[in-house]
Amino acid sequence: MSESAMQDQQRQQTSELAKAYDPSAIEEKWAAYWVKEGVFDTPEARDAKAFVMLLPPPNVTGRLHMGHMFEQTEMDILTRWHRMRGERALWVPGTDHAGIATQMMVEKALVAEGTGRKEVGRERFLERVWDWKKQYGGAITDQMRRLGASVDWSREYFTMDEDLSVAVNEAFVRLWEQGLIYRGAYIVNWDPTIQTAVSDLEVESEERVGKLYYIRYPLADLSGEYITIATTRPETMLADEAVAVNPEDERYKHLIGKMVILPLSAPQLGVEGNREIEIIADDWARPEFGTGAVKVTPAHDPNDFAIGKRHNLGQRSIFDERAHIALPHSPYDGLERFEARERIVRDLDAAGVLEAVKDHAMTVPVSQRSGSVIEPRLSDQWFVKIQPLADKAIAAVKDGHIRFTPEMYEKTYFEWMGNIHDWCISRQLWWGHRIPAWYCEAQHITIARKTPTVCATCGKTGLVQETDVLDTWFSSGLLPFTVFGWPGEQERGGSNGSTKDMADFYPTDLLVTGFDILFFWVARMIMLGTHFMLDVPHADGTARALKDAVPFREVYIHALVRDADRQKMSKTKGNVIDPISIIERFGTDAVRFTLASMASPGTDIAFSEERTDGYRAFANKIWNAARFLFMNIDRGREAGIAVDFCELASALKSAETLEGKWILTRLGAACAAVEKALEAYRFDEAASAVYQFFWGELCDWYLEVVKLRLEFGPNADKAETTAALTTLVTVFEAALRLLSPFMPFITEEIWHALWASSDAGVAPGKSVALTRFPMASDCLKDEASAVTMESLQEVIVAVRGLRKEISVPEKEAVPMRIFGEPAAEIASVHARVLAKMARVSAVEIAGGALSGSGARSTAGFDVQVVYERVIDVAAERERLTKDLAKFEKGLTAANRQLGNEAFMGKAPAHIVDGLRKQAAETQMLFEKATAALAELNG
RNA sequence: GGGCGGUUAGCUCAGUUGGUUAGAGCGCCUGCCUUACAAGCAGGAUGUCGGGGGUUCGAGUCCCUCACUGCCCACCA
Repeated sequence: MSESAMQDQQRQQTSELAKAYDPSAIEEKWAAYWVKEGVFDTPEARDAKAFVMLLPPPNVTGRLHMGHMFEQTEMDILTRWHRMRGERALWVPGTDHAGIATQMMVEKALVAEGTGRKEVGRERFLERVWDWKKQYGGAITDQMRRLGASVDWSREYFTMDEDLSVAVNEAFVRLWEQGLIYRGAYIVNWDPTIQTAVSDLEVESEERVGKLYYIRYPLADLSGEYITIATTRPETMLADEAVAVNPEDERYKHLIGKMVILPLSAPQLGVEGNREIEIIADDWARPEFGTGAVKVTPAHDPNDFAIGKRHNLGQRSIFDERAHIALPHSPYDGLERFEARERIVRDLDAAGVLEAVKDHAMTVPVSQRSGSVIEPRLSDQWFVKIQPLADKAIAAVKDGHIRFTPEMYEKTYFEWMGNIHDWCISRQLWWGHRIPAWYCEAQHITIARKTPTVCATCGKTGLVQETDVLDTWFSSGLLPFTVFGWPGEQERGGSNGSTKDMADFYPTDLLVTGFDILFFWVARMIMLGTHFMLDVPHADGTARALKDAVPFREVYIHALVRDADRQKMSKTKGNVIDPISIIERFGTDAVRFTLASMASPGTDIAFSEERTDGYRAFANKIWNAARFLFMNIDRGREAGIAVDFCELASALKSAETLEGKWILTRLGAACAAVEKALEAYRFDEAASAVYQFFWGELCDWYLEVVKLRLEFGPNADKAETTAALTTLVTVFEAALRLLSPFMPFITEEIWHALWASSDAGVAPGKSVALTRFPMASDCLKDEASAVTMESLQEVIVAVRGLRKEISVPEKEAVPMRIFGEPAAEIASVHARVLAKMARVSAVEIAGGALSGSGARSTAGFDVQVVYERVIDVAAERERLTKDLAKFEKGLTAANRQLGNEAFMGKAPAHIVDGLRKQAAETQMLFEKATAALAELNG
């Protein structure tokens, strides 16, 4: 290694940062470091308060999208913040086996290989899924690592893990034993593509214009009379069991109880003679719809199913699991349902019984997963009797044991819980938790924790296990306690079922998620959590109340991330923004900060690249401010001036200079603002407070002013320089800690570099993320200095404005005059600052009000820039006229108020005082502007 | 058919229990390569707070109403 290369490396290890901010150069390094060093593994310290969150487990098939990144950014900010506040922060990561999605994916691969799921068989297929999972299942968690999510990787789970599967079985068995699970033949939402039942939640409705077909059903008495029914689904008529009319419908009263002949029935069904069905009376038939007569098809429509139950109708079924007609002797046999519809309509027309076809706006149920139209299907399924669970879940929120933010979601939650239907939990899939039920030859059901050998009812052997698996949400609904070891010792014959982790971490503190899974997941966790955990006593053996049975104490529902045009991101629209590619362009920190800053409640996020670019500039600003800091530390070292890093904490409490006292005070205010914002999940406000402090105060003002004190030459006042450098380092170090939950990478990099430049040469810990979060109480609070500094800033801003107005060349230093205390005094005391910040060559305190060329008045002082250049009279006149109008308007409004007896009588004193003061100031400005204008006009 | 949001600067959004003359970022205009940063610095312009009505001393903020817009829920052939 050459000497210069060695020096380079040396510098790298100490304080030097690369010239340009390049996120890619630092982010992957720290992401890997955090994982390797186990920085975010939960500490054992039992005395600290815990802060626990569960990561909503992404699908194992998933790739990270902006929504994940947004959600994880929010969770990470909160976790890092709580951790830095000294809490025992635990953020549990994991992935979901995602039954349908994963099965579909592997099935697709098999099809591509020229085979299929059914061809390879259940066992081989599951092997393939596991292989797939091993190979690709880590994609999304790898992406999470890249984001720097501060989860405890040592606790990572997968919903199909052995222990979680045992817990799922246990939950199922208990619900069965408690009579809360039943099996039966009901109409369910059937997805004919995936060929499984799905729950109500997995069905979406789509507006479509369909047709309403009017079909004549002739009376069986051969009177020639007929009844016309209207239907949107003529193909299901082959399974009709009745025609229903409203009992109050005068048109049809005389027909009730009579039989009609089902058109197309005899030959098509291969039955001798025509099939006859009865005209029945049922309230469900609405006289105003269609013809008022409706065909009843119990096996293919949930409403008809209910009617069938009421009237003891048959349950003839005509579709197979693919929704193809399955009538062996019919000409329609094997036809797909929509094809069958066309054929049947044509045949009805030919038979002369098709009275009319009208357009009809309708909503069709569509499977969320496959996009296929849902076929209501009568089949044997497993259900959870949900009402008893819902009751507890409602109580948990009503009694305030779970709090929603934003609050309005409580209403949505109650609404849904109050109208809940039993939950169909069986899926005709292979990938998932297989239902622990076995059937004997006589179809008796045996439910068991472990594979039984004999039937619980008849004692016979030769049991066959249920082939259905459980809804994926059944297992994820149990996660808040199964990840902590439920059912614990009880399962192994122990005492009370609680575990150490449960005692430490249950209930979790917070759930951060999107409203799209409010019912799927959040509601189910609440139902299952309150149900099962109520039975698990506390570690000390005392019974658990509802308050501690809840899976989490708070739910924060975040907004949705949309594209820049507010469109929902979707693959079909092709507007999906890949977070990784955005990260590669702008850096993770910038993207995180963007998401946080846009996370205002109740409003979806329109993700904007311009905005992200702005926050990349912020990161760059931080980077360069750090370079400025290091440059001065180096200059100090060469001049024998060093900062005592051991004294940083106490240095936050005091400073020598005005700007030093001011910046410490402002830092404290920023800390307080961030704290308050994060407590209310106002990530946008927190981000803006941090941004404003760092850029608008620290960089724009403090760094510029402190340059005056950083003299390292031989004649410099070493004490002054040391003090200034100490405050600079102190504020900067605290700012890094303040920023770190939002921008973990850049702050980690700079924080290590900063400590590397200290005498110790190393950081006092593994990570800035393990340091203390700065608090307002850590910082000096000197309001008097803050007010003085603000006056000085006002003078500087006024002078800068004036210079521009009268076109003083940028580089030229000119004298100024000022009138009005205390600003004048402050200006003359801090003339050096004025010289630096506003290029003022001399400060003269004037004996009276200032007006005319190059002068400006503010409420507190008059200031004039002395420069011999003819001002632009027209522009000046315009400005003054405009000001005047503004003052006049304000004055009129203020005086109207002050002259209003009702206002004076009823408004609180501080409002009246404030208004008076303001009116007086405006009056003064008004007079000054009037005078100036008069002078201008000669 | 029910329910819930949103409408504030050209754009994206803040705006605490009603309280002094409504803010930020981006963009725009002008001038600056001032040795941390041109991914920067300084200065500047910009609003009938969706329309209408009401309550109040006082309304962007509360109430009513209309319009537009987004979302959720719903078994209607």
